[in-house]
Amino acid sequence: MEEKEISQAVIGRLPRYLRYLGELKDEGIERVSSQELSDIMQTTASQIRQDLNTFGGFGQQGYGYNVGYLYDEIRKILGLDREHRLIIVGAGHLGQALVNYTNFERRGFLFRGIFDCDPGICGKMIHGIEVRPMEEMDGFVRENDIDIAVLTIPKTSAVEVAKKLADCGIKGIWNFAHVDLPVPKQIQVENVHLSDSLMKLSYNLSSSQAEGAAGGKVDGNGQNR
Amino acid sequence: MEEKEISQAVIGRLPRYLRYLGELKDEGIERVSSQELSDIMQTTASQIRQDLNTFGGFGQQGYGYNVGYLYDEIRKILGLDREHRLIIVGAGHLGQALVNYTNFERRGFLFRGIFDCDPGICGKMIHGIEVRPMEEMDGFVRENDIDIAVLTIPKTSAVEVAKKLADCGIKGIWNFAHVDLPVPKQIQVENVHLSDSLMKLSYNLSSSQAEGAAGGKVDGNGQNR
DNA sequence: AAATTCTTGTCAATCAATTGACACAGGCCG
DNA sequence: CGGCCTGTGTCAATTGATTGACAAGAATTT
Repeated sequence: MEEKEISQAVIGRLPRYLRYLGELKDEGIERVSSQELSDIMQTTASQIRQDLNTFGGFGQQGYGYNVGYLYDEIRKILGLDREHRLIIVGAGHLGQALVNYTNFERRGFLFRGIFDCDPGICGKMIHGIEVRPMEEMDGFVRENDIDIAVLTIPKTSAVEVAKKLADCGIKGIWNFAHVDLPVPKQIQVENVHLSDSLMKLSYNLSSSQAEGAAGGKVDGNGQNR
Repeated sequence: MEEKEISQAVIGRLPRYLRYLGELKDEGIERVSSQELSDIMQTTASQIRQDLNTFGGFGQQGYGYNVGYLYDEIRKILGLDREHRLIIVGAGHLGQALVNYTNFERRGFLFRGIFDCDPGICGKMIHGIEVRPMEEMDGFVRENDIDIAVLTIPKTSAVEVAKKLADCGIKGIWNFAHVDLPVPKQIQVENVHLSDSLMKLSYNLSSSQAEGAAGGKVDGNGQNR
């Protein structure tokens, strides 16, 4: 019954496939070949076929892939066919911004609670959800069957809160605090280290300028992953 | 004069090294070996030495690395020894959250302007900066020597704005919009696709549960990159 | 219905990243 | 000051990811 450990590199590309398939679907396009898709997405057809085949044969020879079907399959693979219940810990600017961003809800990520240690903000309503004091977090997570905690608190308190969350059986943590969280391995942590991201950009700025000055080549179309 | 193209995998680890070195520095620790650092950071000593040697020999045999010196060198490599001038495009919740996050300033990333297409919000002050109408963006970027534009606008307008930014000579874009930006290659784009990140977490939740049910092994310490 | 074209799934080859091993430089102790 | 020990820098081996090639299945055309 041992699944053969799928690489995070592949997983990381699935949301992007989903996005482009969604766009094709919206345009009313019903079928697409790996070649066409790779042209649009600026990648190789081989990689698309290889990636998809990690999970099963979704295509048909001589035809390609059915856009709607493939879209649904990737949704299922990513676990977007079920609802997730989230809490936000840290009702600062970032926490509030995330609660207010409705696209997450549309994908089945439902914010059920917001917690903050500042009594001044507790009781306030954000996007229809009341901010509660930290002391109530434990009980709330247990009683409301919360899957994911979003950590938008300073690094100083993040480790402590993560431990508390681990104890009350959280399954995943979406971590915006600038620390690595030492939690048991059965808890999944996805880090969003914004300053790391900005530093990478800073490096690439410097290095591209140095290279440009030395006569590096430049072409016409941006790409990313 | 051709530098040998440093991999993004290495670049992506530098901010994390910087973070741990900063902590050591704050604790007053002056020297560290790759072995000690790898123990703390949960990686291999070999990788640390390999990564650092990409940029030069910062250590000394029989001694290790001088924490302060290495910290400064990595700062320089990442381009954090100079100031960057930023604008935010999109004064929504996320844009405001980023402006209010003072740690970026501390690192030399200075927000100089905020732009929004909604006349209702223009003129409002956020963290001491006035929100300006989109029409003024071009001129502002040119006159104030702006390096980086932060895109916190909906995907629908992101491509158009990115093109405009490219035309007025922006060097880098920190893109929070959920699209791939087709800009010339000399412009560096760093994407922060939050929903992609959340989907990855969702996948890992499902897969770890499946694996756990099948008797997967679990150990005691979380890790990430 | 046969021929042709298209396009997948998969295997092999290449390319990139990580880990392991070790010679040797330099610190440290007696 | 000499010998021992530590720990880097680097090269080689391994592991992992991406790309290329092609046989075979299915659609489409004639």
